[in-house]
Amino acid sequence: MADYNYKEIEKKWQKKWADDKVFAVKEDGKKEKFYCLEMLPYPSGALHMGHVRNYSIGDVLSRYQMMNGKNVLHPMGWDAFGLPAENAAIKNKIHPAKWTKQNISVMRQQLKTLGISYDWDREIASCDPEYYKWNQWFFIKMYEKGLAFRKKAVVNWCPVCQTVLANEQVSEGVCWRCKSPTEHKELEQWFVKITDYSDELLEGHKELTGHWPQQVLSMQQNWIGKSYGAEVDFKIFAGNKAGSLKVFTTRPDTLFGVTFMAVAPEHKIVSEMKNEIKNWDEVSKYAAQSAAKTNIERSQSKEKTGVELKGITAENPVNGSRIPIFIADYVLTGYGTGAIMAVPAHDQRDWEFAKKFNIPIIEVIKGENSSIEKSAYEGEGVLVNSGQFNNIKSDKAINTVIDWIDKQGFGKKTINFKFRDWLISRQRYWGTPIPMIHCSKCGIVPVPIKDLPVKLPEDVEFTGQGESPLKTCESFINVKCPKCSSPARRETDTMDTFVDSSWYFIRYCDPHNDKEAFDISKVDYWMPADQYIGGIEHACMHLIYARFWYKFLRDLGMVKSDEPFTNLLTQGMVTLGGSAMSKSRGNVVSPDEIIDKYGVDTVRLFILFAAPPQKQLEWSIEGVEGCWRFVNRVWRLQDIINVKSSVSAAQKDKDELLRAMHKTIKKVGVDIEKKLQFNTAISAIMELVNFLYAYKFHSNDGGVSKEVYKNTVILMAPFTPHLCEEIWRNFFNGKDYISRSKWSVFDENMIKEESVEIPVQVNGKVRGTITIDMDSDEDLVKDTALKNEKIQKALDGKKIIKFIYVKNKIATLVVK
RNA sequence: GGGCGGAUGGCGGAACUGGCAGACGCACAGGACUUAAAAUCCUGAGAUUCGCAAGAGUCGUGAGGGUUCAAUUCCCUCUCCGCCCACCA
Repeated sequence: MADYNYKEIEKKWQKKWADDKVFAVKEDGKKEKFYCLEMLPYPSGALHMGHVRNYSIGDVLSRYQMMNGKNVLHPMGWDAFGLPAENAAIKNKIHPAKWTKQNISVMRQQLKTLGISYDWDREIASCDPEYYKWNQWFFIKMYEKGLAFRKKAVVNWCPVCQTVLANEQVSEGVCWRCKSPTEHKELEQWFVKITDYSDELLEGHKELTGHWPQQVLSMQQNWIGKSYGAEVDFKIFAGNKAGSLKVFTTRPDTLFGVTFMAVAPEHKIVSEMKNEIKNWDEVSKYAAQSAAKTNIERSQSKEKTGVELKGITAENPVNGSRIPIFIADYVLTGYGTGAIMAVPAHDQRDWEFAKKFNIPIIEVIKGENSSIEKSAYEGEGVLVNSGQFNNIKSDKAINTVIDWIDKQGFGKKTINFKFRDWLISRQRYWGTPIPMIHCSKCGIVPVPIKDLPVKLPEDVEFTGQGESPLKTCESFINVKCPKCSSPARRETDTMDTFVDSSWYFIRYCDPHNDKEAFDISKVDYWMPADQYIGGIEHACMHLIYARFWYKFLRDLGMVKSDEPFTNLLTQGMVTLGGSAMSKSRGNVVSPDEIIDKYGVDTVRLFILFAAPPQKQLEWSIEGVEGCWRFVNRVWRLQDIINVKSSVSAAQKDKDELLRAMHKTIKKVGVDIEKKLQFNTAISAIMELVNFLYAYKFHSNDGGVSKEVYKNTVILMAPFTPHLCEEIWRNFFNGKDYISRSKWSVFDENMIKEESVEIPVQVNGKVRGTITIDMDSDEDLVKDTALKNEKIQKALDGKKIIKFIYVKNKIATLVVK
């Protein structure tokens, strides 16, 4: 028989699947639903192996569930807004919309050659006004609920290009285009008050435990960063003027060791105390220098820097001692209060700072063998030099000190989060326009719902110079105030693209609705998504934003569950030579080429077989070759199964083959559904195929081997759908598509073995094996073991101290 | 610096809840088929020692220690690698 002709066969079935809309679905209350969701791609121009992996994994699960009778929703779309389109516009003089649409059509074609079971009728692109209209609608709802608000925030600014830069457009402090040093600039921007949901986002993890990778839950927990501690007020004195400085600390037990304070250069006390600060020139110079640095530069500086605020001092409330105050850029504005109480003996950063500025270091926690000579001691211990708290253990002291602070009235117990509000403003063109209007009389006014969507104007220029193209587009900016009709200006910021990806999976449930974002009853049928699949790099941002958005929709009464994704699978990277495939490394393998050479079934099989989905996958062309051989091995069984044998099969031979088949059916089901471990499912199928090759009675066994082959094809269908469809329809005369046919069932009785071979250990070493009846009792096993010649030899007349038997597994003799 | 993962033959990987480490595949070697090669089919194989062989022994899951009759799996210490976040008080 000729090789599996993938070129013809794969194309043929892809066309039939599309023509017959095999994967189109509708809500059906009589059927159990399964929503399989893969992270939608950014239309960068070409599919890469990471995409192929992501979508192959999803396809296995979707097809498996279809064959198990579920009503499967499996959609695909495009995360179509974003910076690269705008960069392309500047570089190649092509409109972002045109560039994006071209890329989508190329990648859509590539996706179709993968043979994934998508319902293409549900395709969406986030740059379509029909989609982003609802981003605007949700934004207005958030605004009405006080969840969208304006606040000053820092952006990277290139003084030469006169433009705002994204973090990725700044490397080593210079603009990516003109290489001039960038600056920081404060702008009034839009935020979403995601921190209102901090606690709930943490609580929700309880529901996800066991269904999401622990890794992702831990990362989100640390990202949200809830910590318990105390807020403490320090009095400050500057000449006749007095004030106070609030700090947050997780270690109130070290309060007696505070020997100085430090504030972030941006802290408001610096400007408030301007007249009292005696070395103002020096201080303001330092503040300006810090402002010019990026956060990364600030964090990478090896040496701690700072300037003392001369003329003001603080008082340590626990002992009344006067301590100096510094501004220092190792203190962050965003966390806590932007000011710290420094305990050099027990915080390494404070220790380094104190050494440099000759500030006293007072030990207040004494651990076993602890020392503060060479570095800070950050561990636990008992309190010393701490007045009435001496000799209390530090972990206990935290609460004791907080209670005392509270009673004395200079502080209180607090909870602090690392988590920040979501800055959604972007000073860009290619994004969803924020639907707000600035009126000189009425202030900020939302665009009336009936006027949505606020469409992006098409006729703008992309120069890369100056501000966002929207700012210079007169027809866009100039509007009448919806309230008072006087001339007003449109908001020119667009939304972060994470907004688009925060609810697209809900839109898939009702993708063409032009009356509302989605029909609640349809969404109620499909959501939450049963399985979400994507890269680990989205563990924190996207997966937190999407969870937040879902909770917000729930509060609007639009969705009925609390969490959008029941199960999560984070796939590993595809690497070559140990590192991720990337253009800059020049180690990219194009899916198109490989598919052309081996067919898509082979490529899918390799990607699913070479590593478990969660782990890194090393690309190997030899591995692909191996899968190609296996595909053909399965293909050739069509001939082999009909070969006449000279001997006829005994019942024992047939039973043995059938037992192997039932075992395989069971294992493949468990591996796909419960373990999401496709590599072992595939190797089990390989073993069954090897068995069929070793079996000698093919056409002389009353159809048993044919039955086994048929089930093999069914088990393989989720992995290599084209190959299996062809064999199913042609060789087995399947009436319907294989994806609509029934998954194999196994018979537990067929799997049971009557006897089992178990190893016998003597003092931990295997010295022989015995064959016993399944579930034999312990005494019998012991007798059998002791009668064994090899075991007797190993025992060598020694005394048996102990006999341990693990049922049907192993027997151990401990002797002396 | 912090957080989260990981380390098993020449390579990718397997191993239920602590129970025969190395399934399956790749690469390799040998054989069959062939005029020959490719393809295909079959067989072999962790390392090491003894043995002509059948076989027998020892070592072996990053390193070192511990618990256990038994550890890739549990505990402690350390090394290296990857990913994410960057001085989080």
